[in-house]
Amino acid sequence: MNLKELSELLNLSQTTVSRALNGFPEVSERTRERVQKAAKQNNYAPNKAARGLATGQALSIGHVISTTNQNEMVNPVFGDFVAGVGEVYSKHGYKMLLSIVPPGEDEYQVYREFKAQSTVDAVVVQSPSVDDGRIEFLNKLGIPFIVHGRASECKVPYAWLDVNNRSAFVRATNFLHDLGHRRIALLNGREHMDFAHRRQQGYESSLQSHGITIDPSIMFSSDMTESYGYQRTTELLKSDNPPTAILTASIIVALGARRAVQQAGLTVGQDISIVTHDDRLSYFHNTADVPMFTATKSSVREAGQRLAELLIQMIANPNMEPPTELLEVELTIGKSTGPAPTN
Amino acid sequence: MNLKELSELLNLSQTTVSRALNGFPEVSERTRERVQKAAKQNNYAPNKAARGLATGQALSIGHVISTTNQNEMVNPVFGDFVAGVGEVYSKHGYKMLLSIVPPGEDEYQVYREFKAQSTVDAVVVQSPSVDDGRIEFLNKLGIPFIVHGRASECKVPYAWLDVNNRSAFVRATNFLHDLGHRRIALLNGREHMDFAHRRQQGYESSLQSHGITIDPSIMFSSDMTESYGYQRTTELLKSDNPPTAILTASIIVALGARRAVQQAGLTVGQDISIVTHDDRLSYFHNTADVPMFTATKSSVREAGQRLAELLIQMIANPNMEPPTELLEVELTIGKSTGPAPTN
DNA sequence: TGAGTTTTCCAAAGCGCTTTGGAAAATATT
DNA sequence: AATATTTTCCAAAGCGCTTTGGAAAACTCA
Repeated sequence: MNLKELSELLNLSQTTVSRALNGFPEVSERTRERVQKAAKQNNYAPNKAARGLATGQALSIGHVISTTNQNEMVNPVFGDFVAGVGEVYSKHGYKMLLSIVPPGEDEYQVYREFKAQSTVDAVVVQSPSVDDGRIEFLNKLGIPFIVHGRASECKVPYAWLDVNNRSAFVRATNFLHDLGHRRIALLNGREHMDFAHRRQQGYESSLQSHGITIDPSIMFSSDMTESYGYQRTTELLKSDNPPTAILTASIIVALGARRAVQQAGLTVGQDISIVTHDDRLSYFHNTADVPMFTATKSSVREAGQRLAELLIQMIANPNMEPPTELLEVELTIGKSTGPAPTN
Repeated sequence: MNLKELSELLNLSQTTVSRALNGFPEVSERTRERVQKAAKQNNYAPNKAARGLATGQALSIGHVISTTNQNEMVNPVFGDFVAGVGEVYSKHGYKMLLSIVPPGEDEYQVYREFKAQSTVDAVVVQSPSVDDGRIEFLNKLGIPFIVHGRASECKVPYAWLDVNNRSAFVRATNFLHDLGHRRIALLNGREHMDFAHRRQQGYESSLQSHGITIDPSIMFSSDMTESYGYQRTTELLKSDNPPTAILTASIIVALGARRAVQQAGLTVGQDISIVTHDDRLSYFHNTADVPMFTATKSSVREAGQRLAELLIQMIANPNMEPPTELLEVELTIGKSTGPAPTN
């Protein structure tokens, strides 16, 4: 069923039917209802390509995921983020267009194609690095975009939504300091990732404000896997001057750290405290009455929802200033922390 | 830059330019090269909506994710599966269209819209349940589709690609039996999920063939979270007749089980053996020289690649029989299993 | 050289929608 | 009752591409 057929069925012109369905005021309520009813009955919806061609809109938003680094791209946060974003898209009639860039191929070429083909109305930039080149590139290319996170070294204005990673790790480190911990290890994400960079800043700034010397030998950065948490923690525990607390960048790393602690015959929350950042992934609950881990919490899913709303505003209003939004985390006390052991 | 402008630039008709770019034989090599070069230089690519309208193809493939059950939908496997699928799509010029269905909304309505709007050329059905209604629905609707997994109770032919979950769990259970284990617990996924159903069949069939009575009190099914693994295992260990081995449906559950074992002061691979299914998620390596877990392995990413190739064949060849493909798993021995304790 | 064949190219229609500019019908105003 | 205004509707153009049906140009063969 297409517009022509529907309008013939109703004995109306295509114009009137189109206007009735798109909410134009020039059509009477009576005919509008008649048209809407018929459209529903016949399962009519305007052909997406035709409508896009006529309006110049793609009604799609692009997400480009580069798989060059096998671990970072398919990160565990991805699913929840996408779920949040996608919910909002669908409420506004947008489709999400996911483009996976196979290893060895050029991510920028995908954006160029988006532009040339008008495949998307806007783009979401995920997992920015400290000096992410995509921001400048997209600005030049002229595709509206919003960044999930920020790029510290990028000085031009651009739209972003980020968690306050710095203050999160300041608070986490302060919290451990208040419990008497003076030797606190950091298991961070990859250091060129902007979020990891800011978390490290927060960690260092807290230590410095308490007069504690920063010790690079207990600071690590890597892909956030379980075995990373396990191995680094095992090494730390065996070292001459082991930490009394560990700060990790994700629940998955924290699980590995906890395993190492337990395997060493120590108790988490007593011998060793662990604080982690928690993205509230749907398959890693950390929400018992007293949660498993003390954590800086921030729902990546809600971040996705909010980000999508900002982006849709940007599309509707192309001349607005690039919006920015900084989400604060919640520090929740769980079972994984306690006073520093005195010995 | 559009086709008209490009053709004027080249002093050719739009037809010739279009044909040159689309590889038609009626155009000389010399003009073809000239056209291709100019297209590249001017970053020309055919407008997606216009091309779609003219050809009747959407050049997109739909993935519909319902978030009604918060945990299942955003499952940890999703990211890797999508990465595999997406790599292949992009090689063939297809885009992946992801539609998230918010809680409370109707997944079928999304498919109806896909059909009415011609948004996609085909659809991928993920996480089928035992009696999944989407298969019949899509068949009636007339959208080409392929299922990742199967629906045991569905008797009509349809295209699918699945892991041999049954034989995987037969082999895993046999393996434990060979090690002397007679009391083997099962921590399965949700039972209405087809993969869980088949795994349970495999588990039961192996036990029966060895004359072991099936004991429902040590068989569980749930969303595959870490805390599920932890809690059920803790309960099992405290019970009157604890198992000597545990079979889990995912690495994440296995991590929880291991935590419970360790917390009970027992050693995995000695006091308690664990075998898990391993989807080879990119952020959960289980691939040391001697892997952490004994596991039935099957890369969900490769499954995605293969599935995408089958689907693209189906689109190119609408009258072909629905292809089906069953992938066998690899059983790799890790550190988490050993002979049943004798006491 | 002239007819037949192949190569190379083009004008124009059509995909299904939105939207402009304007006409006809209904209602309001004098 | 005659005119002005609003409401309701429509014909047709245009979005950028593919593709049909054919024409012109170049080449082959007798």
